[in-house]
Amino acid sequence: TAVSIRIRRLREGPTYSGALVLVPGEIRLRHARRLLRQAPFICFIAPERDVAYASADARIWRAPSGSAVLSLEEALTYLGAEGEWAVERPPVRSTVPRLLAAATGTREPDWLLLARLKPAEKRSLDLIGDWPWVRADHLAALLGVERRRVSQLTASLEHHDLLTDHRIEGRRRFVLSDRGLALLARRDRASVAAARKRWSAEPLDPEAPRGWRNLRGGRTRQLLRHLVHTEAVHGFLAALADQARSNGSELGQVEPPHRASRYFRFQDRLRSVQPDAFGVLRCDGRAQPFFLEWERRAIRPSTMAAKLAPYLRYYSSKRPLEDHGAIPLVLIAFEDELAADHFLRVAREEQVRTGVSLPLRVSDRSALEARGPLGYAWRTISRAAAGSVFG
DNA sequence: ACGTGAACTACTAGGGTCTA
DNA sequence: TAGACCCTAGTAGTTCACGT
Repeated sequence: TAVSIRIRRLREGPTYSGALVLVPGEIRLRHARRLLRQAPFICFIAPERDVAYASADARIWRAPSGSAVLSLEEALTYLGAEGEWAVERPPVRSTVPRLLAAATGTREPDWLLLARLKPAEKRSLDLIGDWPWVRADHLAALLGVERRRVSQLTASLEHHDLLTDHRIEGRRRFVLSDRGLALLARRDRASVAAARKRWSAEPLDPEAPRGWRNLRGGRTRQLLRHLVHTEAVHGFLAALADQARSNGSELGQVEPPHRASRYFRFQDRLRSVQPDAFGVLRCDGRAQPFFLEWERRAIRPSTMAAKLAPYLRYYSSKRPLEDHGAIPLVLIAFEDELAADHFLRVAREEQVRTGVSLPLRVSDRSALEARGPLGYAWRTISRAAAGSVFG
């Protein structure tokens, strides 16, 4: 039927001096020859398959009547030499591809980034996303590389417009740009707008001087405002990573506050612990999780007790073990030794009062700086002399 | 305290060739 | 056909040196 329709169109259409007709298959070939016998023009018919496979001088073209089989050249001489060959329009792309970014000097489109970034760059991007305002030297420790390598990685990320660096209090510090935030948010299938609202490092007023008051992101503002605290937490984790590497263990996982919090039900109310960091230290096949609190504000006994309360609730349940597979330590570091002393006393009282025992380790800045997080820098409520974290 | 070019090492995946 | 071997390209990271 399809052959009939097309041949009818051929007959009823414009006047041809001749035609080459291709038909699929033997049966259609016979059918077409019968239909074209009365055609008002010369034509030759050949099966599609033969046309596709044969060369120009293969004898495959038949007239509708008669048994002669002609080659393409012979058939064309019958079709009439006068007139003009149809000229195909040269193919033109309907849409011309855009110039490559490299050619125009503009930055690459967002969707190329994930393919273009190297694994080491993505790791750096993640770390800077987790710890905004991180110092270059802390970043080096967390990544486990030399300063030259940090410079290479951040230069590349900066080139892609994914992070910005700021010189604050004499040190170079990194934050993600809005483009970097968007990249991570999209990767995590999270809201880009929400990420910007929390973590943007763009100034609210581009004219005004930079500073924590002039930041778009709520969390980045808070972290910059309390830079001493922010830096102390980074410094602790960096020192821990360094020290772990040098003694054969490994800081396997570090989570920033927004992933370190744990929510749980206690006496039918939703409660939570909100540490400054959560991490897992791996040494000789054992994994030791820990929460970190870097404490500056809990100075009075009542604020110290208030600080402790969420942890006492959390550790009164089975949740710490169920959440982590091992009981996480609660590491609490103070700016000065005296506060640590007070805290230990308050902690002892609170544990007796509530009957909950906390795997508490307490230290202070000077002890940590002198001996390091894995050194003899930690005291417990039952041990006045400083021991190691696992002691 | 930091930035960066040059030259280097180490390691890996993938491919090709040869041989028992 | 498996295995030994070699080559290449790419990535990761270091060291040194020379700046600002």
